[in-house]
Amino acid sequence: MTTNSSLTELTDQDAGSGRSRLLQKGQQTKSAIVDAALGLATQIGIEGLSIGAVSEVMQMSKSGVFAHFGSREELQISVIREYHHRFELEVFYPAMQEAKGLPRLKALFSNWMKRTSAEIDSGCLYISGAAEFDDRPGPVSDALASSVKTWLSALHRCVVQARETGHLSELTDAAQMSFELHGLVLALHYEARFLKTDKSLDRAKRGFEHILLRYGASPTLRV
Amino acid sequence: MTTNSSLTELTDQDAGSGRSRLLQKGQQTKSAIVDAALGLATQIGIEGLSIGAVSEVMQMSKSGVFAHFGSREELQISVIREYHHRFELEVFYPAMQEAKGLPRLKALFSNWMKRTSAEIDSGCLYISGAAEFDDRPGPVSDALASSVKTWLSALHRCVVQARETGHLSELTDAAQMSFELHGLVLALHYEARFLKTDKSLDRAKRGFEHILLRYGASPTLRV
DNA sequence: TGCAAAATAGCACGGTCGTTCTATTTTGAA
DNA sequence: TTCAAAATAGAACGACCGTGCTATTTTGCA
Repeated sequence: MTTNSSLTELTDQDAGSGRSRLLQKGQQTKSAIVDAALGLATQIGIEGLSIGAVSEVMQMSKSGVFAHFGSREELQISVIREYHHRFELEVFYPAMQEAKGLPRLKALFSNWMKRTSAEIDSGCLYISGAAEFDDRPGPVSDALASSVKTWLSALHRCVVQARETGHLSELTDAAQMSFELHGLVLALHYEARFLKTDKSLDRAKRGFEHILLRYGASPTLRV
Repeated sequence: MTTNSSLTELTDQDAGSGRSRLLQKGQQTKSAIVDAALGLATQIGIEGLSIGAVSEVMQMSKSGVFAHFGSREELQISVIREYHHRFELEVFYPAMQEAKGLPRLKALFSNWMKRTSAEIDSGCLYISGAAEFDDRPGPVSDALASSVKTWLSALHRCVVQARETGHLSELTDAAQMSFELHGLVLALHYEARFLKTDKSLDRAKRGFEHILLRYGASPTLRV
């Protein structure tokens, strides 16, 4: 399904007999299509994604692209899944290497910001998608909301842990703090990407420091 | 150009002879079209605005609608101007009635939040538009960015005044504080509107209190 | 190498889009 | 009431859309 699934599945496919194993070529080009589509979607939006445009980038026929997904909606959902996957890879997993509590929270936020600011010229699907789909219920909107909620609850969990480890005040309202952190990233994305305001990244960083202070991050732990 | 332009133009047109004065009917339906288009745009986005859809709502022919604007782009820009106008009317002007400094800042933010949460089922063009146009330069994007910047600098000015009146610490970084306030509203919009998270409005309000404390709003002034 | 299955291409369909052109209707001052 | 100008309608255009159908090509095991 995702970019590197062909690789992983190639390693344990030889035991399979007959036709049951994956047909590399198909999965391979499907991954390439999703890859190209993701690139397009971050520029023109998920709703703006058209099979024609993707097929042009891929130098394939429209029907060739279409056959891999069966519908435009399925292509959109595949793109969202791929984005989710990359987001985990770049933001979530690396932060899990850090110690529970404040170090992990700081890594999480730092990676998140890094991705958001790196996306100054590549767009964040979670943000643009929310604006596109907040009034259009359906499978695509569901897939997107589900991905976002997964991420936000991971963030929430991390805040709770930071409170439990004593890195944050025991009075910390984790949902409130997560809300405020979310706001910083949204403002970073908005001002840096749309308004081209410089120094936005610094403002987000300083905002993070302010929030840490508010929720009682012990200064000795702050590095 | 905007809803009430007919009013203003009526005041200084009488010197003109013959046909130079405006023909009410035309301006009237044009206003109605912009009104309907704004309603559509807040649901399906500025990019999603189509002349066909607008004409259907208006029970007019496509060409009838088209003739008023000459292009879809001009219709989109008219919609943005109208939104700007209403935003001023509901958020900016009422707050100007309050005393300079903290009272005005609080009114400004409160009206802003009110509009954002009232827009839980009507959409904020400044937010959805930013996501739609952050990668598509052009006249529409320019019009939108210009409106947003006008509003954000009004907010910034208000923060500066609150510092100058001594309602906020003299160390207050107005741009930083504005950034953080902007983030709260963006998070409110995102979580309330897309994720349907309840209590978002409360979180935004508490976030505002936190920011006020940080920037040294004197407790005695806080009402 | 052969051969079925998978992958891809080509074409056509109905639909919507923005826009243009040409009537027709409506408006409102003279 | 008249009549030019303004407002609106109607039909048509080329372009793109998603999708279905039918070849054709490519793949990869037997």
